[in-house]
Amino acid sequence: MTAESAERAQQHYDPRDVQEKWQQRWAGMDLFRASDDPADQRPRTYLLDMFPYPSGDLHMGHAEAYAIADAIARYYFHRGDNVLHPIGWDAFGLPAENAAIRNNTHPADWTYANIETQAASFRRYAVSFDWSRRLQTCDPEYYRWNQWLFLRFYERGLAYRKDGYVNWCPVDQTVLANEQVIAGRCERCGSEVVRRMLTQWYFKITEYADRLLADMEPLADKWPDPVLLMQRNWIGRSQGAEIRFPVEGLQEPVTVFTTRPDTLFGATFFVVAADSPLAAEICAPERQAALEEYLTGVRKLTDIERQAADRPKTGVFLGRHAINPGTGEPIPVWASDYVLPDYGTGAIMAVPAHDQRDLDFARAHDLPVRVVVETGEPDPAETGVATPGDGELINSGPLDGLGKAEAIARITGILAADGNGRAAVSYRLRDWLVSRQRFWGTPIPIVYCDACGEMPVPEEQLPVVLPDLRGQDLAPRGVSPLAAATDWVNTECPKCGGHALRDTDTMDTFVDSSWYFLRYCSPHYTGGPFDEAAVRRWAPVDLYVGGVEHAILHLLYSRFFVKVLHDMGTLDFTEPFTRLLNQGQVVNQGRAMSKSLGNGVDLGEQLAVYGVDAIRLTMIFASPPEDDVDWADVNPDAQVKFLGRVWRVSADVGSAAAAGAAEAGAPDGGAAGAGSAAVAGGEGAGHGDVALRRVTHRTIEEVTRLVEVARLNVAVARMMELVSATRKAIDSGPGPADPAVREAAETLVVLLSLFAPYTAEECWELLGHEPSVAQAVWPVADPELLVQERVTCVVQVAGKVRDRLEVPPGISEAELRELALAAPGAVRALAGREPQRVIVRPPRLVNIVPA
RNA sequence: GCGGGCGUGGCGGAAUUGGCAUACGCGGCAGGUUUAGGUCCUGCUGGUGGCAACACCGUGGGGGUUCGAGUCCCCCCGCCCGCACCA
Repeated sequence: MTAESAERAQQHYDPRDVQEKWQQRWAGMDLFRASDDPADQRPRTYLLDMFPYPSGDLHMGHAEAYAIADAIARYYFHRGDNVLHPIGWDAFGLPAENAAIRNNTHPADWTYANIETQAASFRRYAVSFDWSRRLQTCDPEYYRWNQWLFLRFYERGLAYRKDGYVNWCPVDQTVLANEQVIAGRCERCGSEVVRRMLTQWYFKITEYADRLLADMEPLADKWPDPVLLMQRNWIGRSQGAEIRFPVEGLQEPVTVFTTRPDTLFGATFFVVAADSPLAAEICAPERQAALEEYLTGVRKLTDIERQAADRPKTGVFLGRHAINPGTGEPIPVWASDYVLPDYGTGAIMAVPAHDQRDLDFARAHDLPVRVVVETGEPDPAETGVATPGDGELINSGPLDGLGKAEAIARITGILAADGNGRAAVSYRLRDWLVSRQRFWGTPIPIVYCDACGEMPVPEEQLPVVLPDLRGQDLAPRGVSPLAAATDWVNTECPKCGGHALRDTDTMDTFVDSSWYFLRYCSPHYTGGPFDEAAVRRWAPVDLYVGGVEHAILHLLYSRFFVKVLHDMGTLDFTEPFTRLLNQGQVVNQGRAMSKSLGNGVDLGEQLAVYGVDAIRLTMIFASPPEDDVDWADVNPDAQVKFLGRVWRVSADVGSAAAAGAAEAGAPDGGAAGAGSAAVAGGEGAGHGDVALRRVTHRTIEEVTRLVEVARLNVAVARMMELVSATRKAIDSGPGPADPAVREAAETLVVLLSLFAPYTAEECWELLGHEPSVAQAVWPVADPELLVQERVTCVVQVAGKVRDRLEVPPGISEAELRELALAAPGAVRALAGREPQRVIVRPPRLVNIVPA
């Protein structure tokens, strides 16, 4: 250790000390602005973090997500790409409204105040955003395009209104989309959802079900498997058949959907959804009272009760029979709540022998069970266990003797020929209910004219701006607060000029987030939601980073929007996000942080204690990006220490250069002043200690690879190894003035700048460079330095390591075999036995199998 | 119930995708520097036996494929996630 570094070792580097200085210096530098210049030939990269909801200040979860995305964004900046890395706020939503009621203010007050807080925190957190593209979805300049898009959907028949049972949250006093009901509870407040009949707006996402499914194919390696699987399951494509059953008293047959048309001959009764119009229609007059009574009981149930797994199957006989088109037999028609009104056709053929639900119902109501597939399992009528498996068809007329697949094909053909049915596909996916009875959202741009009826608001009248409501005006009362704003609600019909009323609902906020990534391409564009040329330039998003909680909702809706916009001819691609990265959560003691558990960790406090760089590094180093980070298991002090080691290396190299310059009266060769200095490599001889150079260049190679595949925790580990090697070279090797040591330090600092921008910038300056290190060129590994001189070859005997050899990497098989057989450890382990077989895998391994 | 994922030291995690298990870090133990503590620098640190060289065991458990398995296949156990009467 030199005297100087011994002295420096006494200094303790505190990463917090340099934050203020660099934050100010960077403020004037505009380092991360994306260029829209068409002449700009750099490769373009669009990197996006899921935009935050402004619920308060940034929290630990944001700190992890943005540390990950920022590291990757900074990497592309260093590579010389024209990078689009924007930020905005998902600013509409219920919490703002609740805060406004509580504080007797306008939701905008709370929203914009929180946005400013978060914006300041993002700057302190040193995220490489292009701030010129900032957007907020609650700005009229933004939400007018929600309305514009709604009208385009409307024109195309993709936005429509219908009556239906909807999920109603009694606490938030609003309708919820299917996707927002989690296990029968409101996604937001957790209260039990009830069913309610309302007239609401829907987006016809089901029309895109097949494409949403098919277009996942090319995403296979680019999106996490669980997300693709969840989407696939959510869409829930089922292949089967529609079969028409004539029903007593009805002119038209009633169609059912089934995935098992082969079991038609076993259909011994028929069930319709009790709360569908069909039930009332079929019901015989003398049974109407019974049906009413049953329905009253059913409607009292919450979804939680309805979905209880082991709930007995209830129902009511409707006094009518249907004709099984297979057997020609009359079968009784029942109504039950186990048949869903909004899946398939709301009616089923019940095959109790081969469907557990139908069997449960049959046993509860004493209905016949007829086995039509011989599966080899015991009789369902006796065991109470249905046999859904494959087998030989029996009791099935023309299907007898066939297997399941053949029987399905045969019966589908017969039904089609007779006009009694056809092959069909059904989806679990329902249309997207977009109406919300809340204030802080985008008004639906529809008016209802006394004379003309439902009328879209003309484009030139957009945006339909929210009225100025605040405080108690916003209190939930079962209808939208907008209904109380009479001046706003009463309007003119755009067609006849007569009296009309505005739609008083607002749009689901997921509409806002379904296209914001397109808006970033031209955030100030006034001719439409986005400038098509700008979108062609940037979109689709190359890498999208966000939590897995959006695996279905947001991502499915965005995919849908992009397909619709594609069909409208405004986009030339059909998928919004080329690659998706789901980062894990930050938890504490194994559990999600929450107020009720009292295990919350405050990001601001963590930053105050350890500084931005150490927290960012802690997030990155703790685990792979997609895994959770348990804050109870990490120690940011370790990262403070690591940052100090990098700083001391940089300081040692920097002051050695200064001393050398003073002595020689000339600047040190490596200390190029420009911010864009090329770091590694260079020409000619005399680059210093080769061993260290090998470490440096191997580190460049590995870190580059690791960042590209987002294995950021390992990338940091490799950098730590380079620090140790450089430290050793300074203390007990060629010393701080060696060019290889400078090369190592400069490399290290550029790599580090992805994760710890403040410390990296400070070190860059210590090394004699102008800011900003963010503009330094990413180092390139010299292939010659990646080739090792000697590699360790493992010599195994019977699969166990018995010796090691240092060999040249190009060693021949024969030569290595010879060396291995002579290796002392191998000779000892063989103990005189003859090798029966020798597996040689040069240059890494030899396995000797003794006789 | 259906679908999927994951189990590696005291802890977080690594392992070029079938080839040295435990990189890197935390924690622990020791040494150096220091008036001392902290800082800083260095070394050791899976288990058992042994003074040691070394041997045996070892990636949730059991079996299999292979010259060779943390990695592939089958069964079981445990934890986590998604869906949940979708016909």
